[in-house]
Amino acid sequence: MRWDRGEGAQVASRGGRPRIGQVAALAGVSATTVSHALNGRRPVSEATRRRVLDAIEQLGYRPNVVARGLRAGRSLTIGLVIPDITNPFYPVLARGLQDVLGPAGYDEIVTNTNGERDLERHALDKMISRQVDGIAFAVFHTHADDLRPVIDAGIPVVRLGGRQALPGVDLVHSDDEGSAAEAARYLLRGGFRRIAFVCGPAAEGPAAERVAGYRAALAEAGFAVDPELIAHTEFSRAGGAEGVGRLLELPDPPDAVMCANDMMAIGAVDAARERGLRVPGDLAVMGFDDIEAASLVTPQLTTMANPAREIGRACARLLLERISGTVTGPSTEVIIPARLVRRQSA
Amino acid sequence: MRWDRGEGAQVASRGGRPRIGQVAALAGVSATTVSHALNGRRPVSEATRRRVLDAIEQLGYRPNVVARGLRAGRSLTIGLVIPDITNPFYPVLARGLQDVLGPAGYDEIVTNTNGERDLERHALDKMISRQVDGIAFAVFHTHADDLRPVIDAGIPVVRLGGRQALPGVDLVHSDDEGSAAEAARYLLRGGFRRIAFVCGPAAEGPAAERVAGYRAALAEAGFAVDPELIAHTEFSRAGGAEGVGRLLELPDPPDAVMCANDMMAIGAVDAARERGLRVPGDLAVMGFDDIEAASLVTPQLTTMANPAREIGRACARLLLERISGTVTGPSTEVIIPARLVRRQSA
DNA sequence: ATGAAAGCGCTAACAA
DNA sequence: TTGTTAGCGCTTTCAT
Repeated sequence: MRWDRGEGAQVASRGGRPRIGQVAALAGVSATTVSHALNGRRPVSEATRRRVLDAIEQLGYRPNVVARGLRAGRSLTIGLVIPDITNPFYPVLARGLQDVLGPAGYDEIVTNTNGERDLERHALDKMISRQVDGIAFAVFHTHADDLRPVIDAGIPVVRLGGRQALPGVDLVHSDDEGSAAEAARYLLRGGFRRIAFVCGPAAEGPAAERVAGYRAALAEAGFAVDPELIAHTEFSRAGGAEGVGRLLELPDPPDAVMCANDMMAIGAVDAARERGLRVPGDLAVMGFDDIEAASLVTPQLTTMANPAREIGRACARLLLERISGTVTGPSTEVIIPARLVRRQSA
Repeated sequence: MRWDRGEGAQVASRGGRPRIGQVAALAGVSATTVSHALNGRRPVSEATRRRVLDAIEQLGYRPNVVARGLRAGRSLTIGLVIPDITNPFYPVLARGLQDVLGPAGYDEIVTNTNGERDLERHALDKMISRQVDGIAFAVFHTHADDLRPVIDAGIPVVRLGGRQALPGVDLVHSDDEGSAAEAARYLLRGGFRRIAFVCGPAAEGPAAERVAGYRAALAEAGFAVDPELIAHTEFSRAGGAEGVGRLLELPDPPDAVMCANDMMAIGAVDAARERGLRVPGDLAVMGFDDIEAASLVTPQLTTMANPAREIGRACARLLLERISGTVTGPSTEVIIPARLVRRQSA
């Protein structure tokens, strides 16, 4: 052995970063005391604390969170597994998570899966390897099996979006049904009576919930739902235009139309104007999600804002509770209401 | 000591996660051999390797990256410090980083600073504490001092955006001057002769570069730059409208206008149409950045796409080179060209 | 081709 | 109030 180090091995570590031992040496105390002065798990005399803090300051010491994590069995890290951070919904979600996680001392590591199952599984494995303390998992097409390893590893998981509850996995999602109902009621209050709905190719997933809310609101107001007024089309601007085009051909066309998302609503406006209709005078249009463009097109879109940030926050809160053991019961489901953003199109 | 564990302490760790010792025991080899079978740093007989792999499979073993990192002195993590992931530029940047970092085995941890200096410093401290192997740092108002601790810690840093080179810090940014010149040349080729520029309140930062490129292109084509054709205004839709409004009042108004960003360009279109001008027939409009809305407004914006993803990739490459020591010289500057996105407005 | 043992930097018993 | 010692899970000399 090479004892060319000080007594007790208090020497600069890799990258010249000081370690706790150096601080201890400089302050004339043990590493333990430095540790406790830092995380206050045991009383330290005021005089000592000051000397320790001085030494820390002087050396520019920053505790090694990796070592701490290894020892403590927690990494103060949570994993965020999403399809693609480039999809505008997810950055807001990520920010919501950080709103809550940051102050609690947690950081998040983000992985994109492109919605591919292999990559999802791989991402989950990676999160286990990285000893994350919790996982926020935003995926729709996932088999419960894929989450097995994570659950077995005892890592709390919160699923974002989707509907079916997975055993042992909490769920946070927006209130699609309620929001659609609110949107429909809003149109009803505005005096519109033939309200159509332009939804996706198949009535499944969130879109189905939205249709359900629409039906519920009409029924509740005593209106029958004319099946002709539900148009299936693609989830795109062109799809929206096409769907609304068909609705406007009807013998008794709608005076308002709700779209499953904002892109479709933008297409709906295209179609209406193409036919010389004024929006919302001749045809009111409502979107869903409140994407950035919703306020930029003309007329600006009235829409239900997807509460991404709130979802992120709720997810983070849940995660922290699971991690701390505050909550231990069976899977929870948290439903976040969307917000009506009133603009010129309805 | 409690030797209520197997011989040599091969017992399930926290959360029931198997550790290397368990794999070793099951495969009938030492932990050392498992380690080598896994990262191939030394030959392992085919038979042994198979047994190890089987054991790993059977136990669902996943190496603890935290422990590995502590031992190896590298965390396989890079830190991304940005103002706000909610700003659409950054998610794309983050994705670009991951494009390169992911395959190299790195993950990224993201922090938002809201552009506040205190939070920036705090974020950097955190990154040191977390032992990241590199940092991508996207901030404009930063003193070189703030990066001192990181540099002292021997952590490679790449700055994103900004212009002035900081000692010891590589820089990656878009070619604002070149892009603006390209945009101007494009308009020139289109036959436009009185090309105006709507820029921000003060001519500094990227906006200044863009003005410079605009001037250069005009000069190169043998046109004088009429100072009247440079309008200073706010970086917003309203600002763009206002600036173009002023330009159109001129005795000899422009036939084309370049805007410092897309929001301003959208405002420019507003102003033109308000005055009954056709775009691009009577007034061609160019934007900058290619935000999502650029393709959604009518007419769609011709614009220079901010090469965020490419910037992210270049940054990641640089970081990996610095980490591996492939590159050791002085600070590098990488300039990424923007891409002309031709649409209906010019 | 394989093992034993030391140690990355820290915290938590256990002692004093 | 403080220190000593062991060990988190892994990789890496050094030895065989």
